[in-house]
Amino acid sequence: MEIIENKETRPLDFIRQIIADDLQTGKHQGTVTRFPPEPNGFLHIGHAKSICLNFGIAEENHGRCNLRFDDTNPSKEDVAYVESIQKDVQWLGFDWGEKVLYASDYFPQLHAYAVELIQIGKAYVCQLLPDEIRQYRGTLTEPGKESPYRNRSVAENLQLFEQMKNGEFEEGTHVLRAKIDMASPNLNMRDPVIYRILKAHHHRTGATWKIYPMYDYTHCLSDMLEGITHSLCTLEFQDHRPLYDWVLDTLNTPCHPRQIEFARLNLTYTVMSKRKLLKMVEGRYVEGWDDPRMLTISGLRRRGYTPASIRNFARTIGIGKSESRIDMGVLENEIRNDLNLRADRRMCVLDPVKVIIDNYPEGLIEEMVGKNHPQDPAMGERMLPFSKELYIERDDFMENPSKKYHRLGPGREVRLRYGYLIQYVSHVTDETTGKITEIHCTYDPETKSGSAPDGRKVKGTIHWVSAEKGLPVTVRLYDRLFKVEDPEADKAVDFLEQLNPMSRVIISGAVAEPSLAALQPGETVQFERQGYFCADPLESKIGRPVLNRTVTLRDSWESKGQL
RNA sequence: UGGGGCGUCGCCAAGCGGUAAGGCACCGGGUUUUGAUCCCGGCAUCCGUAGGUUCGAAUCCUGCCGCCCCAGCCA
Repeated sequence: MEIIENKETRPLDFIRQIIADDLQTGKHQGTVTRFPPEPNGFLHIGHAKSICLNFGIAEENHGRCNLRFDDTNPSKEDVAYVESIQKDVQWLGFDWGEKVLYASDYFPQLHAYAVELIQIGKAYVCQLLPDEIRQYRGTLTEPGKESPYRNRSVAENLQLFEQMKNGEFEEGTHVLRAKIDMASPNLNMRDPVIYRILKAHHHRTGATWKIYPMYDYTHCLSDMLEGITHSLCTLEFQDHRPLYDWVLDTLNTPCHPRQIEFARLNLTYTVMSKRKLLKMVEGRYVEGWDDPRMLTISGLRRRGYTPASIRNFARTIGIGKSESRIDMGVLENEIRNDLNLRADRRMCVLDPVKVIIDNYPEGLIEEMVGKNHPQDPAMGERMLPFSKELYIERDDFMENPSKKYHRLGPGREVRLRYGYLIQYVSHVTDETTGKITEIHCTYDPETKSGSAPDGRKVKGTIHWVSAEKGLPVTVRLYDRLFKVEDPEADKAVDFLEQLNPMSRVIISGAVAEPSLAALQPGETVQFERQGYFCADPLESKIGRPVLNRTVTLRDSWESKGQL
């Protein structure tokens, strides 16, 4: 039986709409898109949006999406980045086919096209200094002035360009410019530089080239050479589209991809620019590009986000042209949805306080059975050792609880999850610190595994760990990196001053149920009543887990201010 | 005050001349040995604003207002 693809009935975004139209009218037989990162930094959640768009379109139309490194500026780029980028795209679950592509693969062709531009009188070598070029460009409201080098002969331009290529000139002394219109209201069209001299070592072509093509010139031609049908980029390139089109039209190329722009992703409680992320890394405000608080793909991976959650997130937020700032809660919601289905349940006490069950036999250890998932029996069960001395969460006991609080307190009875019902007897407080050191209870032997034969109702169920059999674990509670929704809103305040000092709280006294000893690095579990925690892929070891909190559980008690 | 864009519920986002989808958030209620999950219900007489065209407009036209982007030999 043929499996019919479950096409969602949700409306197409404006880009997919354009593509559907192009396919329908026969303008294109299929789609070819591309994801073109510059290898000068790590990919972040904003890139993931673009990746999901471009590769998603390829999947939906049985088309192709190229991974192409836009490596035209050797002074900023590095192989380390090309490796991390490939890993991240792959991890997200996308496939770029045969091989990775590089703009630098096209340097010879790009050069030949530049020569052609010179030959048809559409490009010239300019010897204005960088500063002079800026002055000649004019301003937003005044037209620019033509360069004195603008009307050199074709022969002279060819000669000079060849000399640039041969490394005969110093950086900054000569550039190749497109001859368009110095009076254009679009500054990008005022004879843009298309080649500059750069004597840096290129990560792939080494010292072969002394001149490198600029983005605007490179991108459209690379798209064309790959037969890209739809070239998707962010809004700030809208003003560059006329230049994209000019190059392809002027060179009369065999195909002409359509550039379409969409709004980049912004999220609340974080910053997205590579520059700012780099500043946090270099200033040691975070541990590195893959710090679990970073919204980089590698940071999210370490935090415990799954590829599915990120792809669902991209689908949920959609594609549009209006600048937006998505609520971080939307991302968090996606990872909860995903992990809720697949994470095993476990118990871990983060801030332990000792409970002594006075009437429980000394030395007895009982094995209780816990479900790995409350709704999915197929996920199995595990054993939980129960003993006279236990730890419970300090939060789960109150000396003077309100009526709405249904955990442990004087006179209260609560259920220990998968354990017994226990009844409060007394508690001991340290005189000097004022902290509660132990709570005495009695248990009802008739209530093993948590239900009372007499049918009496117990409102609260709390988690616990055997004091004797518990496993000490290191837990890091991660929270949003910034304390304000938009760290960049106030121009007078440096975004670094808005960092959330509580974005990482390291807990060393936590105790988990013994099954946590088997946790594999990278594996994620739910600590019941608390949240999802991922064994750090780098620092966690079998038997000695280090857990990163991915996200808390939704909590309608805390969030309602515990009325 | 040059050019290019954008303005639909708190946050996203459908809508493409026929009388406001969906998600998140929020608010009720139910189930529940996670105050989780799940389930049910509520949530824009109104689409930046003022006019105009039309039997009829968020959708077409005009003016106005607000916000974003552009003066790298960065991408």
